[in-house]
Amino acid sequence: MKQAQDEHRSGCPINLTLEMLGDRWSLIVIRDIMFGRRRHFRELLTQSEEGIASNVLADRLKWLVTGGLLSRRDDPSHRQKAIYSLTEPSIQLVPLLAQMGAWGRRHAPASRELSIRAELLEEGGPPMWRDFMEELRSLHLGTPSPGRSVLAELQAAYLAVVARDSEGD
Amino acid sequence: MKQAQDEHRSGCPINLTLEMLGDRWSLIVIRDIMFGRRRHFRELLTQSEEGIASNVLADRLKWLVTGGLLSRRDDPSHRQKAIYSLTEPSIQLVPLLAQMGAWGRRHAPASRELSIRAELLEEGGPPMWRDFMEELRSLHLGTPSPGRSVLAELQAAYLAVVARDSEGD
DNA sequence: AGCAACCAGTTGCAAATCAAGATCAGTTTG
DNA sequence: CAAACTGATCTTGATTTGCAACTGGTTGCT
Repeated sequence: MKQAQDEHRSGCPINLTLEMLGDRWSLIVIRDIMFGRRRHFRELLTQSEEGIASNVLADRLKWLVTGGLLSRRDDPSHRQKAIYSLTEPSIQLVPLLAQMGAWGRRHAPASRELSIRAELLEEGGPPMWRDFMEELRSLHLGTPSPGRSVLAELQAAYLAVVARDSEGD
Repeated sequence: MKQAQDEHRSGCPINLTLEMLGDRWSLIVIRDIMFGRRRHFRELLTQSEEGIASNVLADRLKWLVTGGLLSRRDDPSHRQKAIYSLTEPSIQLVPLLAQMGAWGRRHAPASRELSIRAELLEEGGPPMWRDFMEELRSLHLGTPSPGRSVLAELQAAYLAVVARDSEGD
């Protein structure tokens, strides 16, 4: 599993972020938990748009839990199930993921359906990011639930685009 | 060298950004060109804080040029030298790198000297990012030079921290 | 002209990491 | 009790990494 988490190439904050998250899968897993509401191993494995392999997923989950970006607890409804939750550090990745989405939408061949969330999040800006983080805290850390559901807004916009596209065919 | 650039795991903008930049070195190279004013192979190789290997550097430069994030031209002063420049897409990574720096500064063991730039860039926010991007366009794309030099501000702040720290010993 | 230093990479190799698919043992459901 | 589900692990082969030596050429100095 990657390198040791207590040895670092340098103390540069950008480098350290890269050492933690700079691979092809870690942020995909966080994205799916954050935006896709996945909480279990199977959900992450089978509902993944990109098709992650089970051993890689197992590695990444361990790595992220060790690094404090996810927490893992038993599911009371099923003795073997585990529930993965975001932590405060990973919730604070919202602005970073928003910027990544914004950049990818502009400079990479992103599909329209999958871009609408990034577009909304970019337009909403920091105020929307704050509301989204508040919502994630309530979902993952158990804080009181806020009035606004950014997740619902994103999902509604996504469904609207899918509906509009299929109606034209 | 990584995978083919025209096959994608999915059309998700976050995924596409990750496919382009999600490895341990690509963004380090861009960071050094952007903030460290390095323009030649040797400068990137020997002045790297993290110690990149020459073959990995050669790979990444090719990869980034192919992907349109860097451009490469001959140095008129030395027949064998090449000059690497940022392009508009990589200049638009400024907000992303600013967010990465901000996150790493908060949630990773970043050193004080190397964090001061991230701190300044975070405080300056989008207006400062815009000025910085304008400066980078002038340095790398040859547009008219703007009045403000964010690079100079960052460097001054860095030197001030280094001076303050060594004076206390 | 001769020579050392510099330049942008390339090559070879061992070790680590990654990806795909089959498999596993315990758990729940019908 | 059997089938399906759960979070993984194992095996195997391909890819990537880090390291060091090396290449073919350029430049500056004497």
